[in-house]
Amino acid sequence: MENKVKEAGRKTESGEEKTRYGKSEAILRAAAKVFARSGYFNAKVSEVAKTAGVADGTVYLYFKNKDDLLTSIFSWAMEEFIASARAELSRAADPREKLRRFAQLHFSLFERERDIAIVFQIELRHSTKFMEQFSTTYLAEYLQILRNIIEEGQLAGIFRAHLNSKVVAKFLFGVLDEMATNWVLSHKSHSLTAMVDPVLDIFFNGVIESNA
Amino acid sequence: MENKVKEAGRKTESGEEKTRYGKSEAILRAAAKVFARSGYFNAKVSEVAKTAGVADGTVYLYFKNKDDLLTSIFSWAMEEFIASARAELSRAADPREKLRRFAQLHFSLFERERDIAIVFQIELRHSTKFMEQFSTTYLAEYLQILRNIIEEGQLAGIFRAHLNSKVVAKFLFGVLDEMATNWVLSHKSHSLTAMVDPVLDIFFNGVIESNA
Amino acid sequence: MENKVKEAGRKTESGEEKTRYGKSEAILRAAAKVFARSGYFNAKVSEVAKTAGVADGTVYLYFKNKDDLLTSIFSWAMEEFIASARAELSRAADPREKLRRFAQLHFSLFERERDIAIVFQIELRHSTKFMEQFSTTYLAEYLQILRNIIEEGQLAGIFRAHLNSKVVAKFLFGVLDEMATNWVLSHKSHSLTAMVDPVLDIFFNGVIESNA
Amino acid sequence: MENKVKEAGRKTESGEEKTRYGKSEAILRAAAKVFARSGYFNAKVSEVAKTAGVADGTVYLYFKNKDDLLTSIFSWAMEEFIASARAELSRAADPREKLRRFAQLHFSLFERERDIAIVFQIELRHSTKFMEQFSTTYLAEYLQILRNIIEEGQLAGIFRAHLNSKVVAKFLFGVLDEMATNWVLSHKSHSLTAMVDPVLDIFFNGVIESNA
DNA sequence: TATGAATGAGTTTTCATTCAT
DNA sequence: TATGAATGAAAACTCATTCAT
Repeated sequence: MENKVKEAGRKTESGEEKTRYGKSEAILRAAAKVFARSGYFNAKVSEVAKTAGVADGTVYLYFKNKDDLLTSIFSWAMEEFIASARAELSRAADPREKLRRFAQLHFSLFERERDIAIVFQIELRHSTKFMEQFSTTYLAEYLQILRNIIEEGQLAGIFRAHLNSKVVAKFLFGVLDEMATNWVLSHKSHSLTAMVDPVLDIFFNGVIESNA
Repeated sequence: MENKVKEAGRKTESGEEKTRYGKSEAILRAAAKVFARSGYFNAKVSEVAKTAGVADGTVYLYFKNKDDLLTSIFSWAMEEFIASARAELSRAADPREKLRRFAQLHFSLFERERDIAIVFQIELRHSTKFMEQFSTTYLAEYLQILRNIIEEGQLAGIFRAHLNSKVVAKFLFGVLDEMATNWVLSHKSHSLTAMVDPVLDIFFNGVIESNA
Repeated sequence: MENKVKEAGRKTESGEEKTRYGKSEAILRAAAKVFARSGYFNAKVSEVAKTAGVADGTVYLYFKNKDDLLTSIFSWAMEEFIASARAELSRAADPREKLRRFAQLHFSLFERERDIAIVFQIELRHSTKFMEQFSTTYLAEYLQILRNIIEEGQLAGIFRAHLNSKVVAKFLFGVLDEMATNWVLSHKSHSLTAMVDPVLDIFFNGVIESNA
Repeated sequence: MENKVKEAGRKTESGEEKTRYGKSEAILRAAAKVFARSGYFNAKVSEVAKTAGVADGTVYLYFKNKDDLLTSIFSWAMEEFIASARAELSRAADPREKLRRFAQLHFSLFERERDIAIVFQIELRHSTKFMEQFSTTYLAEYLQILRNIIEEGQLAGIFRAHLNSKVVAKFLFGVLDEMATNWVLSHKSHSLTAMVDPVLDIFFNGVIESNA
């Protein structure tokens, strides 16, 4: 994720970079933490600033407003995720293996960054405004990656050819999303990545007994 | 739906009850409409009151506060849904058919009551508070119904016996939920019920070609 | 001025009227006092509310925002002034006497209501926005009254016929306005109405010695 | 105007002076432009800096604060005006002609420097603080010049001897000021200097028909 | 001199909720 | 029950000014 945040700063000399990028990133991480803890609407910008160790006004030097903080968390994380997903997928050949790695990456990101996970599964769903923005940008890209794998599998004769790949992609996203939400809400915090295999088993083979 | 709303009011004399329930329901429907239109946080109680045709203060005679309006919409609709689901399921014998009817009922309710659908898919997810409340009450009941059908199918040798029924239930909920959210956000508003069969096909049979 | 403010309230029973109208008027008078004391920009709405003896939010039940307070003071006072000017003028026949009464009324209003005078001479001139609004509405009406008197005097052969009545009206307004501003700024607060005769002498007869 | 601005800077070496004065003047002109466009209160110091082509902090090397910018515009222009007025007046003998030239100078300055005119007629009147400062310094000097001419005319038997020269001076200032404000607010922007003769005609001869 | 990133004080306005009628 | 006028707490955001470089 480092590199996304870096882009928010402006480069000068190497010595100063760390500090400057640190400020933008610090604010974004602080926002994720505060939003995760208090919920977006109850979160106070001054609390974000305090957590980031900057003055209130400084937040507004880096982000347009409170909404922009939320939006930035999500584009930051999504861009990061999609980039590493593409890299990861290139390392596998079998479509089934690709889907497994994709789901694994999705879940392990959340396990590593619980604040981000909470913001994604809960806070981002506040309003149709955010939802629609999410649907038409990053979610579309996420689904497209899934579709590509599915169509690849269909061409290879591995996945059932007549299935609508768009529906299949949404289907899988829905399942992963629900597992993620469930994990976020459960306080005992079982392993999320452990769900990958059971879930993909159902997704691949269905629930019906093959000789039924 | 009458009976749920009745409980929200307080009983006095029979003659007035009809009016009271009418008012309580009017307020709840108004709230759903206003929340769906403006989002819960931006919605004003005075707007709900105006839409319901009552004075601002009257809202507080029927509901404790703004939160209670949202909570009441959701318990009202869920209790209604679960009751009709149970009734509907008793009319089918095959577990596959039961799941089909269940999904059909879920989606047709949303198609009939779009405001309710929006509130369920978007507004209810505002905060961990609401999410947790939902998870531990009505969603638990919803999932239990699914589990019962699945376990019934497993005993009958129709569904794969070693699958964890709890995971399977969440899996199916995740898929249906995603389709519903997708439908709510898409402005062209394609048919939601038309998704039941394609989705269940994948759920039942998986995506992998059987001879693959 | 009573009647203007009354119109802001809504009539019910006679007993309550005094109180309700009192609130709107109290807020407006409080605003004039606070604006006169601190200047519009430095004045706090909460100070206005406190001075009026109401809660902060109550100000916004009667006025749209802080700007509206300033605008309302000025329309309230101008409408009042113009109404009494028209009434006063009907009692005089000679155009010279009419002008004298008009100026007298203008100045005596300010002497009676110093807060209003300060708001008019200083606070209203904050911005081209206010100035333009003032110029195109009430000032236009004020000038029209003067023009009518002047043209009446021209027809009667009393005032020089070839003078542009529009210019003459602005000329007189400029003089009266300057005297008013001067009086507002001078702390010793000499009589303003005492200036009517000396000023009109110059206006009527000019500064040049007639046999010069 | 150079010399006024020079005083605002602090002298160092001759080579740099040219640059410095240029910067000081650039900032002042930028301030006049920005204040004229946005109004003093809405104008941002950073906007002034940007318009002047310097960094925000640089403004504070030349001027104490935002108030000082406004004050400096006005003293800069007034000193300039009064100096050229004195020069101009020495070239005329007749008091009537002197007044004509004075008014002409006043108006032509505004026509040449519309931003300055706007600042003078609108922005300077923000607060009693500015008004009082203006009244007791430059306006006093302005009025004194007028008084001197008037008294000179009275001694010469040209102007009516018993008129209070102080009142006459304010009278004339009020008229010229009103014409200037009017011109600033009117968007069609007719000629302001064209008003000199009609206005002085009334001022000299009054409005009353001499044989009336 | 010049920069511009950082500061943080300060205020309008909204709106859920109450309560006298 | 029903009303709706009144309350008042609460927070995002701006921008003049500073100061380390």
